[in-house]
Amino acid sequence: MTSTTRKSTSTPSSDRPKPTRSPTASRTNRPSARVCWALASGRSCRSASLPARCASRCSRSDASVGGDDQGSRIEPYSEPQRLQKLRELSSLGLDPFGHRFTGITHHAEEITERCDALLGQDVRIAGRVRAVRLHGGSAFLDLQDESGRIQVYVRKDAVGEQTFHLLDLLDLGDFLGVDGSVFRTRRGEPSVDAKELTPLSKALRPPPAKYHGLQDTELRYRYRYLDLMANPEVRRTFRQRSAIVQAFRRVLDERGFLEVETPVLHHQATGAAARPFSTHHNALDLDLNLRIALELHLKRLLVGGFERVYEIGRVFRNEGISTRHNPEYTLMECYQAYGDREDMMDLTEALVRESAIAALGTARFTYREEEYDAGLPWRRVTFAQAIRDNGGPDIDAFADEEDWRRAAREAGVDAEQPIAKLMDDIFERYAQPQLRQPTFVLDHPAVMSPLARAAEDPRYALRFEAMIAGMEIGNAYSEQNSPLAQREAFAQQQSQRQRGDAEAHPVDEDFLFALEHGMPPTGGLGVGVDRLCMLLLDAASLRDVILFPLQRPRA
RNA sequence: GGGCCAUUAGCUCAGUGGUUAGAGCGCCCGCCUUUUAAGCGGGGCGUCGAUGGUUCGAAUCCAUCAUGGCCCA
Repeated sequence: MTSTTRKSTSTPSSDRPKPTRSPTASRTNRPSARVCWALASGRSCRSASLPARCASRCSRSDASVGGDDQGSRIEPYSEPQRLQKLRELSSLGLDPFGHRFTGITHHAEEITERCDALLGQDVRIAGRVRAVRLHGGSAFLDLQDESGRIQVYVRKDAVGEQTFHLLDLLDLGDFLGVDGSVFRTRRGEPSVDAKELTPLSKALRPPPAKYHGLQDTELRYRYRYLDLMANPEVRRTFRQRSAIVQAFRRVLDERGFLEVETPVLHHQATGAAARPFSTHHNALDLDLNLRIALELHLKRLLVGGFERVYEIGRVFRNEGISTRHNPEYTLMECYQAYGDREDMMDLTEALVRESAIAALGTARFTYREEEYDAGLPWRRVTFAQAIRDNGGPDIDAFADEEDWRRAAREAGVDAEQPIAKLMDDIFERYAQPQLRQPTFVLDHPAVMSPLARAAEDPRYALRFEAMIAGMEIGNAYSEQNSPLAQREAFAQQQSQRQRGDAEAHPVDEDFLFALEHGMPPTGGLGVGVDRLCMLLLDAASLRDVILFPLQRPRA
């Protein structure tokens, strides 16, 4: 079976359009041992949560040593002055880590957008100090909150000597509350004329440079909070991702699907073709696997009598990492009793259309400079036709496995590998990269699809994959609900497994036991949420839509 | 797993065998009451990713390793 099985995205398509490098992503810069402004040197992120402990063992003299010896040492704060300022705040009776700050009236964006309407009005705002421009007896601060940036003007005359002195104790990165009134500067910039400043939290490390932002991709992924701090478009991306997931829930809820949660720890990781992560339960002394799919538990719920269920959950696949693969990713799977793949095509169109509208305001989107329209009905083509149309062999004419292997040799594809993977490779070689506009690829070979019903021609399955931009984003079946046929399909997989296909689906007796109690005819769908986000948000890499993509530990 | 590329100051980057490794920004000190990559004056900042080698001499050449990125499996 393919690595792509079930309701998931997976197999790398062999030739994607070359991602045009994003300005930030293209800069590969040192993952140097010494990390950055924020973490005087590598892997000391842990120390961020242990300021007191770190502080106590950091001394200025350590700072000059600077070496990187296998991560045993946590570097001191790059600026001991910040600690000094912290102490001074305390001595003034101010808590350097603040307290509840109630009655915030506006976000930065509102003041910027409605400045003229708000002129002269008193406001209370709070945020992180991103810039300070001192002018002797006055100062301009840039305050950043979740919505964006707003300028604050502080005059010694207006706030008094004592409050003005707080600026001496302020560093970039600190959180500050400001009471003041809205005005425009001579240059017209919407600003808040401060009447009072409330230090809310001290930052012991500086924020990323505001001009260059944070460009090093490793640091962006590893310390995503700094990326979020520095790069507004990253905050936007993850808000949009949230909107996409929300749209999924809305579409499914509106159609009467029940959201459920099924176990992550499985005795046997089934429902897809992939190698699992293994783990262990100590009290039961039991080896367990992390799930690779949601499928078989959700189907059990249909056996139980729920008619429409879905889950949006994390699955884990023990495979390589690439711009289109992350070892853990978010999968939406849903099952509709008394339906079939036709219903799932309808649902797929709705999910993609509605999530595009939710994230972008329109069903049209651009991915890697190519235009797509999720508002139109999707094209439909069979697996065999798609290969044939793109210069590949006529697989309908194939009589046996040997025909496939011969075709693989002609295609320059590994002809010795397990048959399901070989079929997938042939599809990827000829058809997949050509499937740009939203397309349903129908009727995959049955041996690639052990959990689907057979088509009229029993060589094929009642399945489809949803493809956009040459990338698989969804997978659906008219579900196999005959326990007899399912047992047979598992047996066939078992023989593939014995012939060396490590990804062939194992026999799942527990699931067969469930099926034997009767499952209604059912349509089921899986959508790779991260991949869809990548498409809709025009991300070059899956990691750009995952908050904390897996990285090797530092040092 | 394979190929290519990158790794130099806190950040962004120059520096392709020859003094003591540079710039801008940041940071520190001083001045400055409408600036906005504020400005002006002054100052410190580096195990040139690691290790080993070649050489009179290595950031620079070679090898290995590490981390990351991109492409391919």
